[in-house]
Amino acid sequence: MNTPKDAVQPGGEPVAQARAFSSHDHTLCSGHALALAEEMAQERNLRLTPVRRRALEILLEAHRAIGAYEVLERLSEEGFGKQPPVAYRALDFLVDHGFAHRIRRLNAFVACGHPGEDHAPIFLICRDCNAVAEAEGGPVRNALDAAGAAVGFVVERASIEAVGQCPSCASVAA
Amino acid sequence: MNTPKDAVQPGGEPVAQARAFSSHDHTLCSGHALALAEEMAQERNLRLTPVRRRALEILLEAHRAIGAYEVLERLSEEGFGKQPPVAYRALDFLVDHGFAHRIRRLNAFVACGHPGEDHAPIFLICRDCNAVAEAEGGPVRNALDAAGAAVGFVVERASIEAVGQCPSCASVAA
DNA sequence: GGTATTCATGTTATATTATCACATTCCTAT
DNA sequence: ATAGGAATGTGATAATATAACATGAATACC
Ligand SMILES: [Zn+2]
Ligand SMILES: [Zn+2]
Ligand SMILES: [Zn+2]
Ligand SMILES: [Zn+2]
Repeated sequence: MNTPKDAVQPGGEPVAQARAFSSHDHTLCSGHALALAEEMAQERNLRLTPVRRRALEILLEAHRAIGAYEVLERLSEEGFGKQPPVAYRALDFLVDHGFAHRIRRLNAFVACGHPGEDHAPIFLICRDCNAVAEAEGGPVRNALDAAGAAVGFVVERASIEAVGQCPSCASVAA
Repeated sequence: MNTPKDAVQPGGEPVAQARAFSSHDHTLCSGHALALAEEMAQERNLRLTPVRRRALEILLEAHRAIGAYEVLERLSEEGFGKQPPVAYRALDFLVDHGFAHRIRRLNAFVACGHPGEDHAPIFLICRDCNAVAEAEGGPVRNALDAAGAAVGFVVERASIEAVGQCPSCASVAA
């Protein structure tokens, strides 16, 4: 395993060049990211069990946002359980511990690009190719905290998702 | 109709003091907001038909975020259709034209507090009382646009939703 | 090592949210 | 008046998510 087959998976539908827009940061792709996750789990005493690890791998390999049932299909093909809770539990674990994010607009999940870094992510979703990029959202989050504070609201968690056009689709359209 | 029964509906579950946190701006409550919507529809040549109007009224009266099926139940009780598309179509219309917003985190809908004003709303969701406040999100949206631009992404629409604690629940907890 | 306790996995069943496809009716504009 | 389009209604089904409970594996404690 860990083959840096950075290419695409065969059976995919919309080819979603989901890599971060423009110069894609490959440093955290599949293999490496997984190793990193292992490490993190060790440190934090989390149990990255086979299903959970495999679910993360699936997200990493997909390199785009995919739904729980799609993850489930893959898991069950490989001998894990065939019922929805299998996927939802693994995904919930990954999300709870920062290995993945949930994209509410798409009812889908995506591997985190900066696991363990305590970041404030925002998500940029291309309306044409469906790519999802995780971007640095510190300033956005600060503005959000401020807006909340202005009415006495304490922000604990946030989902910040933008739909628009990614640079590659924009250039094609032009 | 149009009774300004600004009060609450009887059968509600979690009492969600959904009015905007702190000093609630009642100026746009039920009756008035509805009249305003009528006006707007006139100007823009939109067809605010009975189902659509009633769906908006239901959102306004609820004064909190409610799901499509809850809206449907009310609509069907009043002689409108009994099938999901009835509610979803009315709600989609309201959302598309800015009379209401969709809260993705809750799979729910809420009447807009500033219809027709071309605003950039953000939503503050209380984790304790489930209240949803629509707040001014101009600065947040600007930061988001900038973050997108930094990677060549053009933001067209955004959903910005925060979960946290509203001031009234915070004071109770203290 | 043995045992209690917790956590993880799996299953069946069901709940919740959302869309498709098609017939009919209602408006609107020639 | 009449053709075209928009709106409503229906039945059917898709897609997403959770509840409830049984079994099995890891861990903690003695
Ligand atoms: Zn991340
Ligand atoms: Zn694109
Ligand atoms: Zn609004
Ligand atoms: Zn509250």
